[in-house]
Amino acid sequence: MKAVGTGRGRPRKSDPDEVLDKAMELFWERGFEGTSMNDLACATGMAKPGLYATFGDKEALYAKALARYFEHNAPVFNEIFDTPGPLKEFMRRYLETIAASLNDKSKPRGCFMVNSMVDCAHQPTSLERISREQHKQRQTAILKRFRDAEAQGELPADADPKALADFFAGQSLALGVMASNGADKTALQSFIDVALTVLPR
Amino acid sequence: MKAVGTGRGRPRKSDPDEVLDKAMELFWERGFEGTSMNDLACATGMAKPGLYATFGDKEALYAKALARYFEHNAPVFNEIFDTPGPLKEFMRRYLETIAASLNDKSKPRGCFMVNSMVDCAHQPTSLERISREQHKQRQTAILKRFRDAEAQGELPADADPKALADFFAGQSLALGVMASNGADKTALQSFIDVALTVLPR
DNA sequence: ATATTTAAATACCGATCGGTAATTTAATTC
DNA sequence: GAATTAAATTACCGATCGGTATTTAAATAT
Repeated sequence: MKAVGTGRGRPRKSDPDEVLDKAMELFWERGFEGTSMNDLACATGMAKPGLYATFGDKEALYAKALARYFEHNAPVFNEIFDTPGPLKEFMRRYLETIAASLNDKSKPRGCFMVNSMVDCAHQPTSLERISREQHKQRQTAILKRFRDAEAQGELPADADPKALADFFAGQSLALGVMASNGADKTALQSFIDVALTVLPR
Repeated sequence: MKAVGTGRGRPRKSDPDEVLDKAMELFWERGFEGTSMNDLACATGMAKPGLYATFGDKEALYAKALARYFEHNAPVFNEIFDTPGPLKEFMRRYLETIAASLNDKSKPRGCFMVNSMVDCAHQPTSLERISREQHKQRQTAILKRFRDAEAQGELPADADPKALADFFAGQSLALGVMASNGADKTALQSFIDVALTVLPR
């Protein structure tokens, strides 16, 4: 077991994790085409050759920044899914947690995943795949929760778990766009309150 | 009254309206930063000096392309609002018309307004204002329809017209992002069916 | 101390960016 | 048939783009 940070050559000036976090914020704020490698070098403190050596080209850096975004969000999502309770309370926590994250003034506006869905839809590369699959994962995770609720008799007999799950996954997309456009806390909360009325009780 | 097309100098090679339509599609598909003036000149058939002389700089051209998008959509929206009928049927027509437009394979994916909201949110210019105000107008138009319905006793006493109107305006944002990500016809329809369950009947 | 390894720093590459000056072509007016 | 007007065309501008070769600095290993 060696001590960390004791390499053979010149020590790193910047922590790659911190650099990636800053790159994430910049891509999140300005999009793929709107962010230049010079911008990234300036904002992260790591010069361009360092960025290329550490993360690869611009596309690879964007992909890693997006993955980092999902990593940051994963724990809070996991906690929501692990918390027992009625289906409607679960769905409320799910959407309100997203809204709270969207209202965080210390982060760029909107949702990086939603931005990426729109931003990378035209990209010749496969960057669009990343956010698309993340959204599908969320749909699937919500669906599982709805199937459980159905098995517990929490849903009416005529309810369609798949349709409901996709509907609520879609609500998070709307929240992201609304937040990008400066919607305030109360607007998002009111939106969530209405969306939840599709569920009984 | 003079005949159109008889100017004093060399006649135009391209119809500015057609050029603007093509520019609209390109911006819609690739976003503001993702579309270069060279791309536009190539796609529209009007060379760069012609574009600048006719429409102004890139921002002005984008603004006019976005305005053109709204002009194209205005008639169908007006028809929906002018058609009498129950509130729920109105709302269904509203969302299904948007979905039909999003499923039009002859046009770029997604909704130009939604794309613009996300794409221009970081722009130093005021381009974001345009789509933001368009969305507000839609919210207001829907709200008016809901207030009418409330006056007609179509809504429960505890219903909140403003919240409901904003909710349904928000559904169109979700539809736009979903369509950008390749959601098919049935997915959008299923989404709409669930959304409409927030209304009675 | 010297060699070696690793990363930072600087400078630079061809291509493309938004935008424009200068020139040529095609119509009308006199 | 000039003179005039307006648009197309070509070429070009400095700046910035994504990406890299080269040099310099800072650590370890012998």
